[in-house]
Amino acid sequence: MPKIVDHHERRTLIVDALMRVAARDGLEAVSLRHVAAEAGVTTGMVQHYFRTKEEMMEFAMAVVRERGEARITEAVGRLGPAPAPRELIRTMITELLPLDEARRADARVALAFLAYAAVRPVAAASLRQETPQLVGFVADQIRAAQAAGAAADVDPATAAAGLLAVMEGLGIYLLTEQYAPRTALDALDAQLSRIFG
Amino acid sequence: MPKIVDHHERRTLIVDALMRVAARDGLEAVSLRHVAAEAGVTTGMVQHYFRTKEEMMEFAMAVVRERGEARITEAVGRLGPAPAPRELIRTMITELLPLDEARRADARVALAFLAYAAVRPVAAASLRQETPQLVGFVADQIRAAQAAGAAADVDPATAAAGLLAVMEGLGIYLLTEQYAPRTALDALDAQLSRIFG
DNA sequence: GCTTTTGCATTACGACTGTAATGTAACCGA
DNA sequence: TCGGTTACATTACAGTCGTAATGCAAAAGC
Repeated sequence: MPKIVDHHERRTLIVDALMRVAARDGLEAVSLRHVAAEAGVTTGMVQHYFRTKEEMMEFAMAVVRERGEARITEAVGRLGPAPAPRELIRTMITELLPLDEARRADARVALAFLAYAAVRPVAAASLRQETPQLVGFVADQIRAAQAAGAAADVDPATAAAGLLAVMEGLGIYLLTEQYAPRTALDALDAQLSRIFG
Repeated sequence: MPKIVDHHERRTLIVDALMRVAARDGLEAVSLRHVAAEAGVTTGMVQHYFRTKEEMMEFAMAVVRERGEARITEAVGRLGPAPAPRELIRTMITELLPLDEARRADARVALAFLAYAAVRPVAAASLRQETPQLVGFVADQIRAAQAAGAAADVDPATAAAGLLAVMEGLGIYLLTEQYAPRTALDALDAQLSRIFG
């Protein structure tokens, strides 16, 4: 094999450019030429690493998902061992909310993909896999807090579903600047207080 | 003036077709030709009633907003005079959630416009005007319930913000089929129970 | 009846799109 | 050293896009 090139690295380089374009101009501005120009490469190179545009989009969605997960595990790791459920969940959620410009950009991309997947069944399947396990995880934390006497007597599954819905909704309202960060955080903390003590 | 034609009627006819296309194939499939074909008219006619595509999109967004408001006032009207705050709000919210195919189509369009507006400041301004007054209305209802001794001692503004965030999040999860209708309604009722008695 | 305006159809244009084809240079294995 | 494969770059192509231009029929006002 000639020319040792890290395929995955090249693909993420391209997809990083894709996400910058999507965050700035929207997903409909994502064309092979725009992405290539943003990445500083030729369209031929983009074509070399992604045979079709759809393949590039799918890879981009996977990267977005992976980065979200990485962001969570990294933030949770910073909490140290055996954190309190409420702090754990609060950290998780605030980490995912678009509270600064970097995460706002990510959220714009995620929103664009959400709308993209809403009319593409195959792409939607890629999104669906993450949430159920997140709901399960949050429900488990609520259960643990309840067992320790540190949470209200609510149905864990329902409370978890509601809490993630709050997160998603706050994300939307933050992104569209309908809520100020303070408003969103107050609403989140109120929600957490209603579930935990 | 020759040929008496109701401009507004023609424009809504075209925009109805636009929304069908957007709900079925996404907003990036909305082109003058596709919309014209869906409406059964020529592109020339579309151009006659909308000088640019952006003008058509703005009108479509206004129609979506107006229909949402009309849907609310109509559902609230069905409740009769002086409804209980909790029932009033529950009716409002369930009316806006994508719980059947018709509202799912509307929600897909709304989601597409949300992503569209996220990268277009002028379009975003059009979206921003509705939510604050909705938050204010919900907060007033919570205050009224509190005065009547029928609600928990929560901050009305924060509770209202949280409740609308739940609505938005449930809408997203319902639309992407990550939550079943039952799950969403349970989460909504749990949220209402936490605010009201 | 004649003019003028409106309502709409048709066509053309330049820009952009995704994709395919082709070329070329670099490098690895033999 | 010599194929052969990989890594790109360039160009071409057919299709779609928004928009502008043009044309024409119908109807209202004079």
